[in-house]
Amino acid sequence: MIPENEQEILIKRLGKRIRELRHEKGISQRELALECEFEKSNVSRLEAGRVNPTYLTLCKVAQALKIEVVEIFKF
Amino acid sequence: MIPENEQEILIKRLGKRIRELRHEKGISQRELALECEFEKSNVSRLEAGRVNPTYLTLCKVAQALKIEVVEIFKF
DNA sequence: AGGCAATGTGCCATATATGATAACCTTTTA
DNA sequence: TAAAAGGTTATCATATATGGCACATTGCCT
Repeated sequence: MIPENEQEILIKRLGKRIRELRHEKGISQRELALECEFEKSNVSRLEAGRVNPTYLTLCKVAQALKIEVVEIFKF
Repeated sequence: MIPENEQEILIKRLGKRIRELRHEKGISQRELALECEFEKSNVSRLEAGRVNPTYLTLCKVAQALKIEVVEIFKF
């Protein structure tokens, strides 16, 4: 199994990856949130690695960034 | 945004992909569940596409299958 | 038929992701 | 100075994922 502290690291890394991808597209959290149809505060939460997102949330982010979901996992 | 019915399709496809990967490893749902430390019924639920799994759940599955998470998304 | 393993389904309690709002901080722009 | 933009954090209600158990179903084998 994956220990508690490593789980934290995993979602923090995912958050950083999403931020990285967003920066590559040159858009703000607010713009990403608009595309995803959720609030900008929730994008911040996601990028900060303060939540363990579901698959569909990641699909929405990928769609908003106009990339394939698989790209998110290419750390 | 992603319409309701398409979301269903997405998680069903993900479930099928996980089943496919499990078959490649030649293990049963019960064995995968053991590795992941969750109940076998939950693996069934996951593969049937009846849940929208979180990132960490997918990490656990990947670890149990001895693959990288990114592999799961190579449909 | 009977037994066995693998899988599927329903249900429950608990934890937590999501959606939303508001307050706040910092930096940039007017 | 003021306002706007970008980002962070806290908090809340609601939906749902997870973990767990029991039982049903399917298929395979003797």
